[in-house]
Amino acid sequence: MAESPITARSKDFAAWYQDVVLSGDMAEPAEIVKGCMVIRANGYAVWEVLQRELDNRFKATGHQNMYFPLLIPKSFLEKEAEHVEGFAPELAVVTVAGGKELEEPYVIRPTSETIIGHFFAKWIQSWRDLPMLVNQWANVMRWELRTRMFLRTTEFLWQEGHTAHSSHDEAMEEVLRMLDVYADVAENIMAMPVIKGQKTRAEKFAGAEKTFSIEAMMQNGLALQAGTSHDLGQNFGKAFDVKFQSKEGQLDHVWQTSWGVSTRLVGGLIMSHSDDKGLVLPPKLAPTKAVLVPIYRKDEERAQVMEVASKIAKDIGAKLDEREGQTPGAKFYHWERRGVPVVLELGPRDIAAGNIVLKTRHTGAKEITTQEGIAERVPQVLEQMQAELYAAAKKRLDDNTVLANSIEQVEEILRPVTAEKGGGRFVMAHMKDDARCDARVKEFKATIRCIPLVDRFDGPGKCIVTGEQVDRRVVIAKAY
RNA sequence: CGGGCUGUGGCGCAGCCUGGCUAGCGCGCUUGCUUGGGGUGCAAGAGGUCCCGGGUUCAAAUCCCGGCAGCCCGACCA
Repeated sequence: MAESPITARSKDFAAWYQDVVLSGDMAEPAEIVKGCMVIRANGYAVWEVLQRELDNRFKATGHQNMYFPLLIPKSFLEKEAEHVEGFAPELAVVTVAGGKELEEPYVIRPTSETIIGHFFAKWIQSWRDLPMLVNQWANVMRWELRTRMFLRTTEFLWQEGHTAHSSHDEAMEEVLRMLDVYADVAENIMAMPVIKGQKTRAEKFAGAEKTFSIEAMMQNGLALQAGTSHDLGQNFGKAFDVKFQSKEGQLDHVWQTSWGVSTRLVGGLIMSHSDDKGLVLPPKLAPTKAVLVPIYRKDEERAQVMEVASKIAKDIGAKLDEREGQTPGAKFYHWERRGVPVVLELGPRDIAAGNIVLKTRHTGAKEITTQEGIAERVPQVLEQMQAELYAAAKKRLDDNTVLANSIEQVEEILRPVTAEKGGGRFVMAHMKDDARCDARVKEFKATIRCIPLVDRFDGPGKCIVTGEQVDRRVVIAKAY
């Protein structure tokens, strides 16, 4: 074995995840900085593709990128009561700078609602200034007690959208529009099916009126909150005195939203598609979609093979693996672990026959195609792979979504579930958005993931905890 | 932040309990030849603050104390 073997998913899911991240050249622990990671070349390249897909959609919906400071005066966070209460335990605070104790400490941003609120107040006077549609690509820091690469690290990369509107209706449209953007990227780019829903009051963002999320299911059946979109109401508008004068001449506080996705998406991607051989990347997200491995023995074969190989690689935009001193077999393993969707093999036999061998990552299937046909064939295979990965993930989600009609039943299903052993399910049950319900499922370490926006089941029913009438089933699961 | 496990060339480990000569092994790495359609073989080499800091001892990878980091569990969370 050239590199460390990958633990089987069935043996230990958590160890498998760690192995895939490491052997896929995605990231490694920063080791000298607690809870932080180094995002390595392959992992960062995937993040860059995600950024591009998201950023294009943000621009298309009228947002502009800006950048705000990393450091936020501590008093800013204290202006919104719920917000400070929610974030206080996980703040990193700068108290000394330039060799001197600061008069007012700074916090390293855990999110930027407050500092952006401050500037919105400065920039917004009239209804003509609205809506204000801003996005920021940034790093943030939350002092987490337990970290996992990509899924939860002390420092992480994300985007945070912040908007201000002249009415609550308009703000709500924005909240749901951006939730749709996230779902679109998750499903159509990442091939990761998600459930759109609203968080319970107990689970919502600190300082928001309402929080919406997309929830995905990992291969071990655990839920992953993959994106959030918040209706901030006028909470921050009031805290930072962001006021505008309406057409009618009335002075009112703005209605704000914020929404974000992070490098956590990369973790979700890994846990959605990868297998015991390593990383599997959906074609639309793969930084390298195809690699061509040339095969030869003697020098004259090499010359012949390389000539055709470099031409084909160039034609179809594949990376040519021309490393010397490594056998083709070693190269196959190398690219397999890194999740490259398609690997092409070209050797003397193919040269003689005018053929080329194509292998797809997710099935491991090999097919022989003509060299003339390969430029046409590769995109077909990639498209099919994208669809099959989504279908497999969707089937897993559907197969592991179950109904329950009593809290005991929910508990029976979810209590034994663990991250490393798996067996997770999305349990659909009628439950009220009430702190008693959140507390009850927490007894067996589960959470109400969301109240789905679309009811795919049987409509209203009685809450299995409080007995009160509710209009649909909620998603209950163990989560990352 | 509490509990458990772990930290030894790049990676995986042995040695630690029961302190003692030059710290081993497999893989990888370098050079050469060979091989090449799923991790080719042979030969010769390079590479180590034994996580860090104290302590005990004639002597510490090994024993003791403290710290740092990682993994798992718990509480908290994108």
